[in-house]
Amino acid sequence: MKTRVRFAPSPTGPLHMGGVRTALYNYLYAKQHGGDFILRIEDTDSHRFVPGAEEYIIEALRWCGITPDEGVDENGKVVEQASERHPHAPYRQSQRRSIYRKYAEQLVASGHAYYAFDSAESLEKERAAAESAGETFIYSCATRGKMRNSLTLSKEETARLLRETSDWTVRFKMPEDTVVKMDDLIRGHIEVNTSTLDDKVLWKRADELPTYHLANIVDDHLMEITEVIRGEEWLPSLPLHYLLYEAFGWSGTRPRFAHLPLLLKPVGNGKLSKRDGDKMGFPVFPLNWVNSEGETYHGYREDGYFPEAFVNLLAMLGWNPGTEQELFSLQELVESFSIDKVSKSGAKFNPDKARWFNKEYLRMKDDAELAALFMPILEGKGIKADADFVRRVVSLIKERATFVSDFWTIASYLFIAPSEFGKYGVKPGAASEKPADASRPADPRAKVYDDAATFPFLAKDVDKFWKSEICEAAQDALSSADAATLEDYIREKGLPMGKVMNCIRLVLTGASSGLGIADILGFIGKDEALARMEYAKQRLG
RNA sequence: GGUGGGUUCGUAUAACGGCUAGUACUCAAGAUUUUCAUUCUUGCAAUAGGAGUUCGAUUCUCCUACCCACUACCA
Repeated sequence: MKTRVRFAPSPTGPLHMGGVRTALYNYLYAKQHGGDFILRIEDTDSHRFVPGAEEYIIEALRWCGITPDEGVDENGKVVEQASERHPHAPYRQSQRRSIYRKYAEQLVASGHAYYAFDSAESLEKERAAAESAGETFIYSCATRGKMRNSLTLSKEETARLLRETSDWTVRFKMPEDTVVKMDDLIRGHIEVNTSTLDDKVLWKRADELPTYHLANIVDDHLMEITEVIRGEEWLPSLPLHYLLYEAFGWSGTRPRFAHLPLLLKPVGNGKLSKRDGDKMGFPVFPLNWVNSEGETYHGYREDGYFPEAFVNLLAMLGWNPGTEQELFSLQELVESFSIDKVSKSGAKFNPDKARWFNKEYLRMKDDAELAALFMPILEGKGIKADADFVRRVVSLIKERATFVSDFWTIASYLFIAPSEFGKYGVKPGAASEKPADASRPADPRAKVYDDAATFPFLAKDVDKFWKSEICEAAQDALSSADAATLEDYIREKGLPMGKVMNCIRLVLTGASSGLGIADILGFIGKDEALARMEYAKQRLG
């Protein structure tokens, strides 16, 4: 039998990174078994529908390279019409309405379910009453006998209510005191007694839509799903799902289940939530998302992560190959993944490690590819640079960066001269906090250099490097030697190498740290270096 | 409260019931370098607690503690 797995998100908001991981594991499992990965949209809750969420989900999967075999067409749209490739269309549950009702009725007919006519208010009242008695109300074999349903009402009354009212539901008739024996691919054997379970609503007359439980089982059956790989939050409903398969007579083709551990927040306890990310400086979403209030939530894509790095770090959160390999391409993941090596306990997300992954991917990238990503950033700064020049720059600086967006911070001085020298700079990563200094004289070259990111380094102490005798020696060295001969020249002259070099670096970069002087000279050339020296003398005296 | 799941360095994790509990990230120190970064070396740091089974338990069983999930006409 062909392996068929599905990812079935609900379009109630942006896909969270935990959801992407669930999709990824499904994808890896499918591809490893030569099977299909299906996307199904579970929009059975009309009240929670969020516009744009479905498109977001599809775009996020596309960015990650997790392409559904079924359910989404070439244009990235959810398939609505059946075809050879998408035989089970539509893949949006709201468009499958007509399918579910008959299955709900079938369960009632076979005695596995019943009609319930209790109003929201009466249920609310029961809950409140139970709570004040220190108990929890559950609609179950213990309580269904005193509620308004087809079990307690006469045939005639039931028929009348069915005909004349429109807010009734179909509830599952949970068997009494029965042990459900289940198996999970990750957690092993699990047993639960039904006496603690409630009569879940399966179908709602009000909007003629099933609830998750019914829709999920019916669709997994109809779509011939062989393995259900989903989040741990579903484990408590597994007994119900087993019983539903049994009630429908589908036990023989019931898929196997695997419940994935949760993704937890980096500090403290609890699962990763929407707000954690921006609070702690890392994204929790694959892509940027703007909510209805206009707030933007950060995405990995927009924050500069490569999709390969994102996929890799996600894969390693809750799974490992048992070897010491940590860097995997998507293809390598397909080959190495195994569901029984998925861990049982929740994984705390570690932002440092996430950055490390991106850094590793960045340095594995081809120089030309990175240069192509850097070019638009340079253009945004109004700099027209030669592609080959940029490629050479990138090859030299990529080991110092985590993101492409770091390139400018690291190497701006290769493209434009510094206008400030150290003490007005700021630490890398805090470039936007550069203080303005109104007391300084207007910079004659301001229109060229007026850019906060131009001098992002911190020179701990300009005075340390700016001493008149060293300064003279530096100027002499710059005018007498070139990139290749500078070091020898300084040595021959018997000048203090460190001091002269650091002085030159301050002049050329405005900072106390950075690339090797010879490399910088090689890029900017002797004339520009001397011009910067003149400017430095003018500014620093 | 009830039910279910979980627990190895700060984090992610490794260890047929058997070496001194390994690796990566972070952090610290040192080496290298004209500076910073890289690189290399070294270091810090864990089996939640208690019983039991066993020659031997991180691993199996039970109890306790703690954490998480679920307990909706949400998924």
